[in-house]
Amino acid sequence: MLVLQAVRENREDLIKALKKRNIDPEPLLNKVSELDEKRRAIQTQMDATLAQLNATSKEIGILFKSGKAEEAKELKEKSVQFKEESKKLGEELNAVTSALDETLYLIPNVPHHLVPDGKSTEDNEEVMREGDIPVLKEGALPHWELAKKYDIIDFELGVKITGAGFPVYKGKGAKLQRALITYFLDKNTAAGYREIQVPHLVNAASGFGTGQLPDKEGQMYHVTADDLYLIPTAEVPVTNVLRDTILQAKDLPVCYTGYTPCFRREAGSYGAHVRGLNRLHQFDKVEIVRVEEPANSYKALDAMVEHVKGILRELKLPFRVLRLCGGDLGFTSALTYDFEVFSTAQDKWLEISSVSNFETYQANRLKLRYRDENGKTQLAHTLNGSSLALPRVLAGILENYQTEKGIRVPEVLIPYTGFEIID
RNA sequence: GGAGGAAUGGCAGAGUGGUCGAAUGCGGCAGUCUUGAAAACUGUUGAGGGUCACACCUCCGGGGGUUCGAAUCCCUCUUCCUCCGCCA
Repeated sequence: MLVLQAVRENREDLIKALKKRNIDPEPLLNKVSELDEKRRAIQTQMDATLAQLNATSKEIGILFKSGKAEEAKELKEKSVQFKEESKKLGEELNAVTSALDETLYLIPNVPHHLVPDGKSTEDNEEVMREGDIPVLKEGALPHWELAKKYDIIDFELGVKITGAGFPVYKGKGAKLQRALITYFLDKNTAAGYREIQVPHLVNAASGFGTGQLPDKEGQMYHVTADDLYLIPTAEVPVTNVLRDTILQAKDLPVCYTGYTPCFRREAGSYGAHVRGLNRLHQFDKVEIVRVEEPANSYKALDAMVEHVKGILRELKLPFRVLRLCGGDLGFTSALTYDFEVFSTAQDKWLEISSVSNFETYQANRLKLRYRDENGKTQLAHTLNGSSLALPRVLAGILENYQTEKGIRVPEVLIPYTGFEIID
């Protein structure tokens, strides 16, 4: 959620930046300004009325104590009027405040100046590309065929148990997956991220804090009996650890890493591009989350990008990094880098990580603040990134590491899997 | 799931209708003293709105109510503790 003060003070800059998202922000911002002014006017009026009410009540108290009941009676009548008036104003204030909030929820985060113009994924800016794309021999298979051939991932079995998009990992497939999770967590921990295990269901307040609610309710599985949501990413519970918190400057940065399964409804898309591991309703992901002082947050974003690069280099997977354009940028993000690995057999890039700086957009909703050197409370910046999402990494490994004898295990993972080849 | 008790500032803990945003202690910060530190002493120390700055307003788990006036009374929800039941 945008900070109101920014709307008041930097209107023109906001409009210019928001236009990168190919939206016309002016009507919404106008509405915000209008409601904001209205709110303040009502508040001022109400405060004045309450002040009178308070003063009158105090007087009544004093009069009663000194036995002047008659005079008190007169004042009582007066205070009833103040009360009615303040009640009326209070209702108006509530109405205007919720209208203001609802309008603010409709405005996405302000893109950073590095965000390129553009409408769709086509316009994302490739900032680097690394690693050799292996030349596969005749008869090389896409990962879903490999999964079947070596009996390591069973998509049909998942359909039986649950439904499409809930695969079952078996044998060395399961072990490889577990190896990846541990490897990622170890890498993140070594880089200074504290490992944390969080609930996989969250309440509405948490969903709201990170921006999944109220807008994207349909993307999450909702457990209606208890009004809880299955997490679409560890970002939600991990970032909400610090909801409603005031940190000390010396506590920053806060760096967390957590492994969780992720659940996404992603209704309505079927076909070749969701085949195999490309898109699932349940998948595993290791996430990194940081809370930073505003002055450091972009340095932190770069550090996170470098960190993810390091992992992909060790895995020896060909990858590229994209800076998302205005049209593809997530609602709550100010700047996002996507990582994609090359799926050789499918001959396409698969997104395996998304690293974003949300600046104060989430923090404002979360009431996540810190006390600066002057003792003033300020909104912190929140960032997160995948390091990494499992299924597509697995797909990349299966396809890029396939040989006639079987699928080789990337060298860094052998200590974790305990085997060198899937055959 | 059943019965009882509780929820107050960073923490501990008073306050049961009137000048209480809240005693006191600990902690934090600043100062005095000291070569320095500790101890001692003095002051200061919640969040949000509002204002150029004051004033002023809101917040004592959440929501609603009674009253001229609520941390204090009533209703309701949530959470925690104790006991019983069930259970990985």
